[in-house]
Amino acid sequence: MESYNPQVLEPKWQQYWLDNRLFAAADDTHKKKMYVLDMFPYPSGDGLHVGHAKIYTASDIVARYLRMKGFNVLHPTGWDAFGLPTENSAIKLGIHPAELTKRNVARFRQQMQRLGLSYDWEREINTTDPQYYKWTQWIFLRLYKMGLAYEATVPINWCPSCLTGLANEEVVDGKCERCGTAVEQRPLRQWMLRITRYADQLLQGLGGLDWPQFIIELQQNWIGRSEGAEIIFTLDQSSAVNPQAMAEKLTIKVFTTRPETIYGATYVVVAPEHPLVGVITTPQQREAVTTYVAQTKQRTEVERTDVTKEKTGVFTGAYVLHPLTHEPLPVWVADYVLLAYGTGAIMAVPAHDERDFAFATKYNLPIVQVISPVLGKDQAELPYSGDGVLINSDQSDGQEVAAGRQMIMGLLQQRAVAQKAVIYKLRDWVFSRQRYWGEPIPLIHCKKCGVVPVPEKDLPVELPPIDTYQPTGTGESPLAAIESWVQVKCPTCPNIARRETNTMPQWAGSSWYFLRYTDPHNKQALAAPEKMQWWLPVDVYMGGAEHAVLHLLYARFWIKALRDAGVISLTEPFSRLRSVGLVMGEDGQKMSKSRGNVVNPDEVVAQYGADTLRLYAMFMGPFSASGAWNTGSIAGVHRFLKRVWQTVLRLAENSEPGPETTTDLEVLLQQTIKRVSENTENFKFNTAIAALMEFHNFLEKQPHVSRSVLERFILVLSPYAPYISEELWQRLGQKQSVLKTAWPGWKEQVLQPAVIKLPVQVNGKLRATIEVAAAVSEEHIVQAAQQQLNVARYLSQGTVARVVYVPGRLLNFVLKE
RNA sequence: GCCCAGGUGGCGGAAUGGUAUACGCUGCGGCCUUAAAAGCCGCUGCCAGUAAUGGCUUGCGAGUUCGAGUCUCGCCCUGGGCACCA
Repeated sequence: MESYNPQVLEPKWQQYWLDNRLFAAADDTHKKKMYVLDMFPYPSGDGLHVGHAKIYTASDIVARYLRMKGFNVLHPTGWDAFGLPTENSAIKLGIHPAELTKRNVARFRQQMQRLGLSYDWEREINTTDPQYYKWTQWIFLRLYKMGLAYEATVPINWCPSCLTGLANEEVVDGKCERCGTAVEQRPLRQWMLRITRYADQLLQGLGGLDWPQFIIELQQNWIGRSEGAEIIFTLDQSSAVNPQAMAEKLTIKVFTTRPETIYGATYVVVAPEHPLVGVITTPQQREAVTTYVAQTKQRTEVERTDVTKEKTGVFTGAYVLHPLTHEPLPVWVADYVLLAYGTGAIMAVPAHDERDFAFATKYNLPIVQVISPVLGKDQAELPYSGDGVLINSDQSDGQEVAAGRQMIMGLLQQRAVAQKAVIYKLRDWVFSRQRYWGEPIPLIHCKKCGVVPVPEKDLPVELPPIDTYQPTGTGESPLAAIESWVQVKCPTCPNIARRETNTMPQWAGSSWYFLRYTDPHNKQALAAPEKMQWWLPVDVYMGGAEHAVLHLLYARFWIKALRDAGVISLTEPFSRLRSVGLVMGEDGQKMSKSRGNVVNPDEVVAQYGADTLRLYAMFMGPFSASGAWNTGSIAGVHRFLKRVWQTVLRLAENSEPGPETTTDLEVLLQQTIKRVSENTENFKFNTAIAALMEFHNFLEKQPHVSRSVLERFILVLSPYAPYISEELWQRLGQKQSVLKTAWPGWKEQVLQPAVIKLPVQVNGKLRATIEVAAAVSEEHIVQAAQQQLNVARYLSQGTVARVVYVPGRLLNFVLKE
């Protein structure tokens, strides 16, 4: 018999599928639509990774399955090709990034096609294509006109190795997410996106999504909503502050989530960068404060926010008045208060806050307990942050925390010194990069007119094709050096103006690409509204958890902004999200070139074929779990395919077309169809494959079977191992591709076997298994069970107190004590 | 410190509160072969036993239940995330 040879049959079918456009999605309104998407790859110079193979195989299986189930499936891909790695290796190799991108894309596309991924290649997009980034720029201008993009000179995260600014989301443990270099703070003119305006919507929107819980919580934490109050403390007139400041009746506004503890506030702290520091500091303290602030500036972000380090601070010499008791409270400067969060100032309640407690202890500041765990038992170990009743709080004494909060807030609001406030950890998005390989920000700076958007008709603003695109490190993009490109006529006056030379971050192109797939060649709009209306939202989105707060948050933000701009009518882009677990090296470590544990998918395909790689990637374990690559197990799934090949070809010779009969084989087949269907829908690809293996183990023992059994087996195998399935399908005499064939069904009544095996327990321990007709009565079953020798032996040791019978499942005799 | 996920054979893992260890890998024995590879057949959680069978077993300890890997409570460990966020 001809042996299984994937190296011959796989390229043949790959060509067939492409030639016959079997993956192309039609804008067909008769069938129900399904938009199945995976996070498009960054075409790096390393080529496809087995991690790509895992995620793309999974979404491919879902897409193939849904097509056979009769859905109109949109399953596209493309290239997220702007960004630093390409630019860096372009510099190293002396090849232009555009050219390098072209090469990398060609390699990726070839590798992905070889895996049999059923993408609609006619919808392929590339974020670096001017026809694509024209619309990225167009969206930016929309955001700009909505007031969502603004220019600011702010201290930003600067990577001294990548020589560019970074968004907060790109800084991990104070280091550059990409290269691991410690990030510095640098004041730089930046374009910022006002994502904070959508903080609440981004939080609310998470509620209706079918996403992994941990990603939802990651986003919630990142947005970091806190409810509390802003309270105003007025500077004490009697404290010796410079007269000018006194005349203005200065106040310090603090933020707290626990206004009910205000009677326990014994001092106030402001951040070292707080604008009032210079104003309120007394002459006696000026030197100490100046020194402290200078020291703080020199520390890195990591040093400063190290929780384990001892707290430091210095007294300003100034006092504020407690808004209720009117007692003077000293104002300190300390770097444990952050300017960027809340108001940059706090009221310190050392009795009920760990940090304030440590600080107060160190500097001998008073500690006043105002919450008691239980009324009358005032001793609690401080700091105490739990619930209880208020004490030492004047007329609020005895109130529970929640009621006390209301009462005290009422008091403060009466005096107009407090208001409720909600604040977020989320910061605005630093959107400019000082590098070449990104979308130019389509704005023009005119001396006379100020910032002027590039007119829509002049989009795209194309990257100039230049030779020197090395980063400058000066805070200017390399584009700034290209005078011929920078100089441009102002769109609104006759003067010569200058282009914005910063480029967009890599996240720009990926924040809306899923819209473009619905209408990728549209020249008039980013996509036709009716096509977006028909295809969106993305029904199934698969990707890595590393994008939990980057891409997934940015994309949700852009969609909400575009909705407010009237461009789309979508509020959430991704209905259902599934995250893939990492594929580790055989040593259990993350794959990396330096460790030498990288598995190259090309080599696996060359040795075993793409079907084996697909099957193995799915069989490794649960899709969302990370796991180590194991060469021995690949041989196992490859063996399975070889045996399928032989079994089907052997049985094809002596099978005949025949009606379905209700034999054990038919029952098992329908069970298998059911299991594969349900497991595929639930992304449990590993158990779907186990079901296929179990069926095959039974099938291969059969001397002959009906043709229909083989056909249905191949159909349910086909999303997982499309090449071998297509070949065997043809060899069974089929003229039409498996892709065009309907998914087989099952009948519940066939799955009810006539005879069942019933476990019999005595006191919950298995003592026998009996075979009984499914329809037989409980009485008969009990009798049959009692006749089992092993059961009888245990029953004779006591009297039966109770019999538990779960129909079809088990029988349990419970004996009296 | 806080939040999330997880802990099941030698290994990857499977199990709507109902036969724990499916499926695969490894290992052992056998067949085929001059031999090896490949392939095929059988066995393979642990302990005792020739066997029938019995006992034990899902990180640890308790609880609910006729019955718990699964539910509840308390701990331990591993992985991931957040972190002077007031």
